[in-house]
Amino acid sequence: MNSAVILIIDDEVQIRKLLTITLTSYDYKVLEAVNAKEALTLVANHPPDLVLLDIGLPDMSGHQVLRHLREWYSKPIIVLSVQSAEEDIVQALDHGANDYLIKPFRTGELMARIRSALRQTNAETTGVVLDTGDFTIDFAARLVKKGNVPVKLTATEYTLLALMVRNEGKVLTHQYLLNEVWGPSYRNESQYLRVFVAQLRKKLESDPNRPKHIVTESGVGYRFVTA
Amino acid sequence: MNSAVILIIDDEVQIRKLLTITLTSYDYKVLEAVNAKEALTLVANHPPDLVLLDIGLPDMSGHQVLRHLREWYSKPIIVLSVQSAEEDIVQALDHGANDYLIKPFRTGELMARIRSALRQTNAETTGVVLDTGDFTIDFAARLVKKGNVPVKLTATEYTLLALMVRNEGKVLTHQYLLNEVWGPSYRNESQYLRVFVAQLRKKLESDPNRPKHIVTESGVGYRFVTA
DNA sequence: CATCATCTTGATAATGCATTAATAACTGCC
DNA sequence: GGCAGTTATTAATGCATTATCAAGATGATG
Repeated sequence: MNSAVILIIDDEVQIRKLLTITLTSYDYKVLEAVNAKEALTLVANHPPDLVLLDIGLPDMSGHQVLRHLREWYSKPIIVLSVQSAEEDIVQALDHGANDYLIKPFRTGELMARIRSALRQTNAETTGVVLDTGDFTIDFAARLVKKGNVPVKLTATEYTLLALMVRNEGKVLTHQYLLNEVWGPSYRNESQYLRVFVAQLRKKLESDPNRPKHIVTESGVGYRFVTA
Repeated sequence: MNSAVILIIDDEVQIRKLLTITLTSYDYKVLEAVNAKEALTLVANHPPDLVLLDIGLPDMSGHQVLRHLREWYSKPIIVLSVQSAEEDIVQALDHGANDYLIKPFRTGELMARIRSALRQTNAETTGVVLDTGDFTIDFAARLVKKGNVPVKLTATEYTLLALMVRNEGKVLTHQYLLNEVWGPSYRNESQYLRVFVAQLRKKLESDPNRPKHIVTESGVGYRFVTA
């Protein structure tokens, strides 16, 4: 039961094959890209939960890909490279990579580093049960309850809710929410937000017409407030 | 300008010294612990922003320290170790370490990995709160409070207020304010300013007729003063 | 390949906000 | 005090943003 989606960006077919087999056996879903161009469009349309990036690509330097990705992609990026020079490592990390592994790498270690990186994405709220007064969210169990009754949320609804709850009190702009939940190519689809916010309110708020927790900040975005 | 606090847990004095000097030169504040017991009490009493943990301690295995820490400490932990065996690395990462570096390490790389680890947690917690005496502004949350009561501001009102507060003490001309908030084609619409300044005063000043914070500079513009 | 839940899309209603105008209250100057 | 220029206040209007609803499209699953 993993279902995290991992994108492999590498031009060598053997490495892609090896990684795909390994990752699949660990129950990850795998996307593949053979060059920078393909990678960037793929990330835009199907944002993965983590990116494995080979720094030596044919059409564009991996560092450039990294910078492009980091303009809007906020999930973990692990760089794989034959370069073991310190300056390469430092440069990659400072451009936003979460980790850097030198090829050839040990698959067990890579898997552990992937687990570690994925863990951090939800680090702030794992194991915590949050009580808003009207409903509770158990992040570990990925479960939302209203009183004692479990509330059925779709994957998208939960992602959106969790994102807002993790940033409780802060205004999150439309662009930011759309980027994080749907990906960068949806940044203008504010309508999506309205629909899903309405669904969450209907399922969670005690009076959906007068929402106390998911608050509209007109012209800016939405804000989640606990009390 | 760093001021992040980093705890070094290592029993070898040379390594502590080397790390302390390096970290200090990068403007980090450094805490030191020579064994597990000392480390655990130190973390409890002065929680650092990041932990550098040597896995080979005299009194307790580093893995145990890791598990103890991770029961409640959620900030980054980077493990340093002479052990290069895959199983050691995997174990440490799966027990909650964010990164694992094999000794001897390159200091430049370690610094980059520290920056990378700190980036992930610090990105969201930069909440600057300004207190004017009568009300507070939390820029990260985009939230203004009068006492403990949130004040509802529209997008334009907030933009105008934030601009004035960021230039606290300075006189901002009508032209400048109009240009920044509404855009260059509105430079003559001083009436806009009057309307919105009045609204801000009504919402924020304790006596809107005798404004203490949003002060009129007749013929010139407006000035924001804190106390 | 049929079914189901979920996502996407468009149309329409409701709401909130910026803009505008009209009027009142200042301010400095003679 | 009276005048001219500037600033303040208030509320109505229309526009832009947001909410709601439901039908059609998509995609996962057995």
